[in-house]
Order: sequence, then structure tokens, then C-alpha cells
Amino acid sequence: MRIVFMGTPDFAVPVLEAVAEAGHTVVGVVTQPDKPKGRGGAVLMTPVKEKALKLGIPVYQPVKVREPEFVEILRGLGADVFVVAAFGQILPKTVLSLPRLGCVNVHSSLLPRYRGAAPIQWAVIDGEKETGVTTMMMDEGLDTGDMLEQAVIPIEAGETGGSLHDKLSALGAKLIVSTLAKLENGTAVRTPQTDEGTCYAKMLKKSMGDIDWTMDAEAIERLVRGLDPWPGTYTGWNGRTLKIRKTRVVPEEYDGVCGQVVLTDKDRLYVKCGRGTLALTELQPEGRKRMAVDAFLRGYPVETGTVFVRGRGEE
RNA sequence: CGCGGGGUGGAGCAGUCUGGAAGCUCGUCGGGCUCAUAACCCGAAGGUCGCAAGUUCAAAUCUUGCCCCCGCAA
Repeated sequence: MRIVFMGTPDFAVPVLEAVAEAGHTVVGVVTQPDKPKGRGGAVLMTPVKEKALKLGIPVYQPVKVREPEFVEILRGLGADVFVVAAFGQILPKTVLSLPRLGCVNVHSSLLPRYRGAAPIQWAVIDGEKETGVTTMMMDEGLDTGDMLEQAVIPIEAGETGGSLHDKLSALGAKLIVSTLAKLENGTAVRTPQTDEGTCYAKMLKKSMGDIDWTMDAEAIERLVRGLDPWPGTYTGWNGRTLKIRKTRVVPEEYDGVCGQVVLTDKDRLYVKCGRGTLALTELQPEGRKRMAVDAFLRGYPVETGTVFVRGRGEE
């Protein structure tokens, strides 16, 4: 089939690759405009653009896909179907109705749960036992279209937003190939989403990572995993920001206030939470790489009784 | 030219401002103590102080250029 692919971040790259390798003709790739990113304000290509260039596919980077001139360009590509994966722009009806077979989206959750921007991380944060990817026919709503296929995977004990992201990306790549085949030979089955059990995965914000030590240790542990590696969780310590990279829940309760270091020795750093205790096992001071807690404690002695606070820890 | 921190034995840090014998907490190896130990005691090995050039009697430390890592902001 003739396909126009729309996507932007790393998640979409394997999907684009799989579609191209499945023998379809990707006649164009639409991705977000390049923006200054990273240190020094360097302008970087989006991951999808980089891959598209390697594959020799024409790249389009409209500021708004709905601009009439661009819609005409899209129409001119004469695609049978648009495949959309983490594109980052809302497609208006005029665009959705262009391709003969419609627009198919690869969404990284088990719809109707976790519609929205950050379904992968929220599934971890909420402590879900499993998640997956869903392919669906796009409509004007936000991830509300009819579902085509779904693939499920369990969320492992130490799963992080990053590890799950990679797994779902690969899974989504396989699934879209299957879905496209069914669309092509007319065997695709559309299943409307129920309105029950839906929930939205709000966009992640840096401030979400500012640990509230009054929360339960288990909830904080999940937050740390869900937001790793980005945007990451942190706490205030000596007027500085200390990133919390990895933790482990300790069942014992200690006396102290929430956020207080209640036990520490060569390789342990226990912090009291709203309920339960959290052992910090991997940390990252400002300007440093992440390191195991024992290494951290060698260079940054922390005394029992120290209290971690919100923000930057200015007293 | 977005702002900033950093590269010192295997690990994490101090020392750099105020040049002048490379340090701390660990790890490793050997020995001792012990019923035993991740505990304790004694000893040892291990470093071109990111790279290059310069200033100086003397540079981890001052000057210049370059490489790499990281935090913030986007």
C-alpha cells in the first residue's frame, strides 16, 4: 500500500521501520519541525526524521498539518492509509478523511484505558499489572476511535518508563504490520471503545518528579520507576536537587518525619514516607552521573536525621 | 554563541581561589584477631591529576585551545 507515516519521537521510529520493511511504499513522512534541543541550543532533527532520511523517504515538517497548503500536499501523495504514531499534532477532519482507508494510530496502552499523551509512564505509576498497544482508526476525538488490534504485555516488577517504552515500541511495530495487512485484505474488524473504564494519561511534567514524602513508600517507588529516565524524580537536599533514580520499599516503619533519613550506613539510605520506608538505591547529584547508593555515600556523607524536602531544599 | 557543574589510583569525593613532596571514605591483595563475619587490627599494590601547548626554578593548582560527561532551560 501507499502509506504516509506521521510520527516524531523515538517511540515512532521502530514503527516506521517496520512499516517500510513490510513491503509498503512509504511515500512521505510527516514529523514535527526541528527545534533547538539539548545543550548549547543546537537544533536537532526529530528521531523519525533521521530515520526517514536514512530510508530515503521525503520528509515534511508542517508547523500545522491543518494548513490548507499542506493538506493539498498530503492529498497529492495519494496514500491509501496514514499511519500515525506519537506524532504530536491533532489531525483535523480534513486530514483524517484524505486516505481511502483512513488513518490508523498506534497507541501505547490498552484502550480505552490511558488515552492521551503519556500512557506508558502512567501505567507504571498507577501500578497496573499489564499494559500493551492498540491500533485504532482515528476519529476526531483524543484516542477515541474504533480499535482494530491489541497486544498485551505484563509490567514487570522493576519496570521503568524507559524499559516499557522500548518494549511497547517494538510491540507496536509488530502490531501495525499485522493491522495493515488486515486493512489491505479487508479482514480488519473494528471494535468501538466502551466508555467504561476509560482514563486519561496526562502529559508528564517535570514538577511531577518533585517527591512528596508524605505519600506511601509504594506509590513513590512506582513514581520513581514510571518517570525514569524522563523526566525523573528528585528531592531537595542541602539547597540542591538530588535525583532519585531507583528505590526499594522497606516494610519496617521508623520514627521520624516524612522525608527524613531514618537509617544510613555504608550502603543503605532509608527515608521515612507517609506509610512505609523507602530505601534509595540509585541517586544522581546535580552535574553528576547516576550512581549506586554506596558510591554516593562515599563521596556525599548523609547523616541520619537529614530531611529531604520539596523543591530545591533551600532551608 | 541559552545558563551552569564536572573529568584526581578500581568506585565516590577533597585538594585548584592564596603554585612547591597526591589526600579522604571505600574496594582489591597479603597477614592478624575471631566459633565466625559484610566487624576489628596491621601491611601492600595501584595515579600520564581528560588531552595539547604556554608561563615558572617549580603546575592537579595560573594562561590558551581541544575532547568527553552531567544538571537546568527548551
